[in-house]
Amino acid sequence: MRLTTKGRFAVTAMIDLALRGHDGPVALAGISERQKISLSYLEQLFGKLRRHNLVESVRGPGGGYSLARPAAGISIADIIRAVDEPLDATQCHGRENCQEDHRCMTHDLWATLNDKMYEYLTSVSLDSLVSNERKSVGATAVVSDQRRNVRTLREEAALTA
Amino acid sequence: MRLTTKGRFAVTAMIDLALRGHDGPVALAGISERQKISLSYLEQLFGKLRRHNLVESVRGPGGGYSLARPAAGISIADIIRAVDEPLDATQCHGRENCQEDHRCMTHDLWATLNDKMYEYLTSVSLDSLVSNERKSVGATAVVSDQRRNVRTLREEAALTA
DNA sequence: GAAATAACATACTATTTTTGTCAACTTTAA
DNA sequence: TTAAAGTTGACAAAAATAGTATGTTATTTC
Repeated sequence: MRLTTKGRFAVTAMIDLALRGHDGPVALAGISERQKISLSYLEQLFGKLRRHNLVESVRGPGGGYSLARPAAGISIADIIRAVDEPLDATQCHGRENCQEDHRCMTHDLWATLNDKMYEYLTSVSLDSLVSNERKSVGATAVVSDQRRNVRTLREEAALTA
Repeated sequence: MRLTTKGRFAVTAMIDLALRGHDGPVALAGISERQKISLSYLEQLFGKLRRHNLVESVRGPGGGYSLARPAAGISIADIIRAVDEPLDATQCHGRENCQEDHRCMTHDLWATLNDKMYEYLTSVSLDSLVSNERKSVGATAVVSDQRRNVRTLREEAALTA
C-alpha cells in the first residue's frame, strides 16, 4: 500500500463533502476554497472517486458531487484505494520468481504490513471522521456497514492507548 | 508517515546485508546485483542509513557496509525513518491553524494512522525478517532490543489472525 | 435560446524518484 | 610504492508522479 499526500487530499475533500452534503450536491469550487486544494487537482481526484462509485455527480448550475452511499459505508481505505489505483505492495506483483535463489525476500513483510494498514483504514469510516469533526462529544454510537466492521476513530484510538 | 518504494528498497537492502554480514563487510555492488537495485541509488540510501547510525562503512578493497548493531536491535521503522527523512503526517506541521474555522480536520486521523504504522513497523525487527528468510522453521525465539519491544513477524502475524 | 455554472477531459509544468557519470579519497595487496 | 578495489560525494539526466492550467461539454436558469 502506498501512503502519500494524494490520499490525504482525497480524504480531506471527502470529509468536506460529507459535512456539507445535506441538501443537494456540493461544488468542487467550494471544497477547493475551503480546503485550499487546487480545483484542477480536485477534479482529477473526484474523477477517480466517481469511477470507483464513491461519489455521484450532477452537472450544471447548482450541481456538484454527493456521496454515492451513506458516509458510514465508506471507509478511508476505500478512498485511498480509489485515488492511488494500483496499490500493490509486493514489488513482484504476485509472481514468485522475482529472485533467483530466494524468491522476493521482503514479500511477506510488505504483505503483512499491507494487511495491517488496510485493516486499520478499513475500520475507520468517513462517518466517524465527520462526527469527530462535528465535535459531537459523547461517543456517538457506531453505525456499522453491512460489509465491514467500522469503528469510530475515538473507539479505535481507545483500543490503541 | 510516508510509505513509498524508497523505504521498501532500503529494507530489502538491509535484509541482504544482515543475511550476508557474517565475515566482513558487504559491498554495495553485490547487493545491487542480487536485489536489482541501481548502485547509485543504493549509495544514496546507504549514505542516509550511515548518517542515522544504522550501518558502518569500511573503505578500500574488501570493504563495504555492515550493520552498526545486531539485527535484532534494528526495526523496520528505523530504516524507513532513515531514508524518508522528514516523515511528518499532519500536513500542518504541528501548528494548529491550518484551517480558519475548523482547524485541520484530518489532523487526528493521520496522527492516529501514523502511530499505528509506527507501532507495527517498530515491532518488526530486521532480525525477524532475516530468520524468516533463512526459512529457519520452528518459531525462532525472539531477541528483544533494550529499547523496544521487538516481535518476530511470525508472532505478529499470529496476533492478527 | 443565451448565459452561467459546473463537471469532464486533456495537455502542460513542477517535483520527486531513480539511474548514470565522474572525480576524489582510502585501504589492501601485489 | 604502485595499482586495484571500494567508498564517498557531487551532479545531471531520465523516468515517474504530483499538481496546475486550459479547453470542452452538459445542465439549469433566466
